[in-house]
Amino acid sequence: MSEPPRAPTVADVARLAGVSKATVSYVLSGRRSGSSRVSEETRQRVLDAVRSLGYAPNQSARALSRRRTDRVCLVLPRLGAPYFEQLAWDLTTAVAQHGFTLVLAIADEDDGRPVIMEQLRRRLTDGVVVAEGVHLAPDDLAALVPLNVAVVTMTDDPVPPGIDAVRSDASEACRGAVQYLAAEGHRRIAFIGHFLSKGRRHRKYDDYRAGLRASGLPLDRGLVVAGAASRAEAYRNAQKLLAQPHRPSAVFAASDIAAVSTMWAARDAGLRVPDDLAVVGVGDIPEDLVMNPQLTTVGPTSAGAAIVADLLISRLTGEAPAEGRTRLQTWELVRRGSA
Amino acid sequence: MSEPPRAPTVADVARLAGVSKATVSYVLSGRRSGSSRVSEETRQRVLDAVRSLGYAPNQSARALSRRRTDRVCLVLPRLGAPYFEQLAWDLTTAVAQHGFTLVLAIADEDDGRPVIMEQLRRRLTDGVVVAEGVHLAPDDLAALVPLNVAVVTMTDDPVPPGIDAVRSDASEACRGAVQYLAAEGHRRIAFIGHFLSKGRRHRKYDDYRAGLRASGLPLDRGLVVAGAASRAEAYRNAQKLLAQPHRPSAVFAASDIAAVSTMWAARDAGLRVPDDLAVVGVGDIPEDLVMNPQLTTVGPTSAGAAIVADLLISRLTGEAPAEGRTRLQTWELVRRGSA
DNA sequence: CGAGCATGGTTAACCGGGTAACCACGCACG
DNA sequence: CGTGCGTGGTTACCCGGTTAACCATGCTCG
Repeated sequence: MSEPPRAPTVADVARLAGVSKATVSYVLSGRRSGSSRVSEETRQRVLDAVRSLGYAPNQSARALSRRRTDRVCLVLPRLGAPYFEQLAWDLTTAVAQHGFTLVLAIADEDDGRPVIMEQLRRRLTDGVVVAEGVHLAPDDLAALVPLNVAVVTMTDDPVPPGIDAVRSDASEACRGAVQYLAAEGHRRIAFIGHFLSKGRRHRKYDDYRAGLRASGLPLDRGLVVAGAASRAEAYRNAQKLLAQPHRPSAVFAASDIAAVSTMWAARDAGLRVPDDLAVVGVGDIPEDLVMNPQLTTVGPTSAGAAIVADLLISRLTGEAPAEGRTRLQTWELVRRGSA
Repeated sequence: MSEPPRAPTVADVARLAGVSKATVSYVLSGRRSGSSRVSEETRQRVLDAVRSLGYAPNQSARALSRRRTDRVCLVLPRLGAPYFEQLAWDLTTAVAQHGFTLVLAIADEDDGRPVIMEQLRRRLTDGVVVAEGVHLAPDDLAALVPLNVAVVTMTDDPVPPGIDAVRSDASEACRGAVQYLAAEGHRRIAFIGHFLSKGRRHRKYDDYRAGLRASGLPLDRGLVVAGAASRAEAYRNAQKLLAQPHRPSAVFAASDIAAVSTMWAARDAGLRVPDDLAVVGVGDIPEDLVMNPQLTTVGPTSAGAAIVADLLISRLTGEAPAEGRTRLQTWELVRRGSA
């Protein structure tokens, strides 16, 4: 007897209000505002019916006929990084103002293609934001263009025309951090980081050298330590670095993990931070905050999300140029206590 | 001339393969396996057509006609807590094995109703998992039952029949942690935490007292410190605690923030952890890992996600009883270095 | 030889909403 | 007095899949 209770549909609303389905749809979508409108009286009848039935439009049906899902996807390489969380949150609120919902997808770090294609080809979302850290072959991006969907990348990979990109000026900020240390009077500034041997740039190391050069300081190989993949490794290497006879007075660490480990090594060696050793990190993980003193670090400003949202929305609403655009997400040195 | 390139549909596939839409659908869904199947030859023709067109079914259309979205939603009070991240990740993989996708929704901490209703009434998802920390009035939960959707709560609120619940035994684990300290020989075990005056239980404090009682230790008001809302406050209060003439030899901290702050206070007071002061926290934030020594803490086991997924899936596939079920998510003491 | 039944495939009616095109009515105007 | 037009609303088809019901063949067997 008792059917599985079906959710009310436009038809139900229409019946109750004594109008046609079309009228209900017009009332709810608020379209047709120019000519031949719906009379105020009918409008109210429809709205009353909607309320009394507790009607809410079925999103799948709407998406099917309107050919848009009102959803966008943020493709991340992983969860757990505070920067991504912040980005996710900022984007969520930014796109929400235009009626879009953000969904998250985690891509295989080495190849983001499957996840992204899945999202777009099955029309799960109207567009994607590809976060930094998701590796994508140039061809894969190019393959997205004909799907005519909105794509904004935050990676450093080159993008084909038709896709917007947001690039970070992390390099400049890192170089600036080294210059800052030099300006503070440090002559012996060490580098501790993670060298990717497989062709991919040792970006941070390049930045470090550029910073030294800009400050007129020589590069001292004895102050460069490679290997900070794990906390333990970073700690060991920092220990070695600090045990040198003529030790550095400052350290530029290529990651916050490395920086924090360096702080512990310093502390355990009886050195005070920042008096005996200044430490600057990169990445802005929240662990920074738990250290004592708190870590001075180079991190992305939160303005990035707004820029991404802006590009994405303008493409979704069709007011975007055919060629891709590139904008900048700024990073900056956040001075806390460690340098 | 050049139309906006439409994605291929079943009709396109059918035309190319020289069969009807229905056949394509049957091939792709793998249904109709019992009697009157599709011949192997036609099957191949269809699959070839699918491949050569790069066809992928439109999810909205599929959801509309099948009346299920194959999506489930995890409703969280906020992002940024590692426990939630882990839960999200575990659930994602768990439901994926049954063909479901997990989407995240952030609910207003005080009232999860709007978000959840939105999800379910608009049929954005087939079911929801309500995480701990999302407050929901009992009536709201009851209102979900007639929508006949899958709902699993992880909150401590009472649930109406028809909804499954997963409860945590955090209290037992906390009590156990105190007993553990006592068993290690500590006689003066302090409590530092956050008292919620507004009626909501001082759960952790109760657990602490229960632990003392079970260990035959007296409650010493001088060892109880309320106020650990911020790091700074926790640090100050820990300082006071440790400056006492007859200071504690162990601390049970009601949160990891409080525990970490206590560790810093100890360190700055010249006390070694765990030799001079043992510290146990609750919550399992990743900051635990950055401390030196690492923090011993009470946290939820990752088995929780499996339990939730199990309940959810069985409800989604309709093999669930009408009354709700309750299962337990276990918490346990993770011994690291601080106690 | 006709009933009975696998086998392999098709037709057509949904699912719930969006929207172009059309219609009916009343009123003003040349 | 037709024609034209603005207003308020309806009809009917489309979006892209799913699926129950039906149909055409060929074969077996009483």
